[in-house]
Amino acid sequence: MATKYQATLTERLALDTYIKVSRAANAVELRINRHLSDYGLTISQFGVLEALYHLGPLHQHQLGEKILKSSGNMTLVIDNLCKRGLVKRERSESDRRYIAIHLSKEGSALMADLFPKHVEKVVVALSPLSQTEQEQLAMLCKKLGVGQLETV
Amino acid sequence: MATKYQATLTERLALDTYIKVSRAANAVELRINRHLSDYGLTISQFGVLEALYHLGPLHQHQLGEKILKSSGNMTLVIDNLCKRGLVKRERSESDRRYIAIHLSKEGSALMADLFPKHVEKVVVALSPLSQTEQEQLAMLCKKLGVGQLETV
DNA sequence: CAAATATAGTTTAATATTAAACTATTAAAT
DNA sequence: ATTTAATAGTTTAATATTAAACTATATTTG
Repeated sequence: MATKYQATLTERLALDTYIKVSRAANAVELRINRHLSDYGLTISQFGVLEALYHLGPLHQHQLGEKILKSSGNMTLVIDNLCKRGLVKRERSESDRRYIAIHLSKEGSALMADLFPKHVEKVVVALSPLSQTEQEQLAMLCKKLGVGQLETV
Repeated sequence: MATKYQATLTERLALDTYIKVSRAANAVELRINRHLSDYGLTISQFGVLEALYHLGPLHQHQLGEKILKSSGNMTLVIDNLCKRGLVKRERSESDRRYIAIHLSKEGSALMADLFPKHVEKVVVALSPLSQTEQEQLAMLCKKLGVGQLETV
């Protein structure tokens, strides 16, 4: 018989909400990103390409901040994208600490083909919710996400 | 200049919602689980211990389903927990395909100490939202999560 | 001007994670 | 009773991920 924690109502609600948010985010992300393997891409590789596709060249630190990964991980993910010929590294001449990451021609072509399909997957994955519900969910998640910086 | 995808309103809303859900879930999870390193645990290790703490012994396949990880990953995560002496494997005598995973005494003691702290972190992380907002978020995420099984 | 500090990116070690192929065992079909 | 199919768990290869320590470069401080 497992020892069970006796949670208060506030605690039970917070735990329940947290679990449901985590599971929904996980299920949606796996669903949307399942087709990336058709392009031989992982989720993080796609995240890098997507950021460069929308924002233009970024240096590695900025990319890490955008897709919420450590600098060590960014090195490996970008290494692998370079090997694929999808991105290029270019060290800044004015400040040699910085390396700008550019989409290559192949990378741009791949994203031009892939991104509309990604959008389609996102629309289908979110379709269990009405437009109003999606707006509500976005608002609540924004509030929750922003709140992680303030409540110390 | 990056090539930009011209999204419709429906597409923009879905993308926006998806990004906010992912980021909020990620931020909350990192925030809540930051203290696990004090116990020398990773997020998946904690997930296994938590499932066993609440539900009693489970076999590996069930654990994988509970915390949404592949069977190959479960083998490694459980291997590492066994090394720590926190769980034990026990092969079923009636069906030798099955291996039940049990919390050890050390595992139970650790969870008895850790879980209340985890709950505290969850309550704080969710506190930017009112009780009504948490209920709303839970409802929307349940609908969204369940919907990933139906919309093929 | 030199020393101290800060920042960008890399490397290392450890763990996580997947898909696919595999072994072992049990159940179902013939 | 034998063959086929299904299930549990392991192994392999590849990639992801982190924290911490490191190198290289630039900025700030005294």
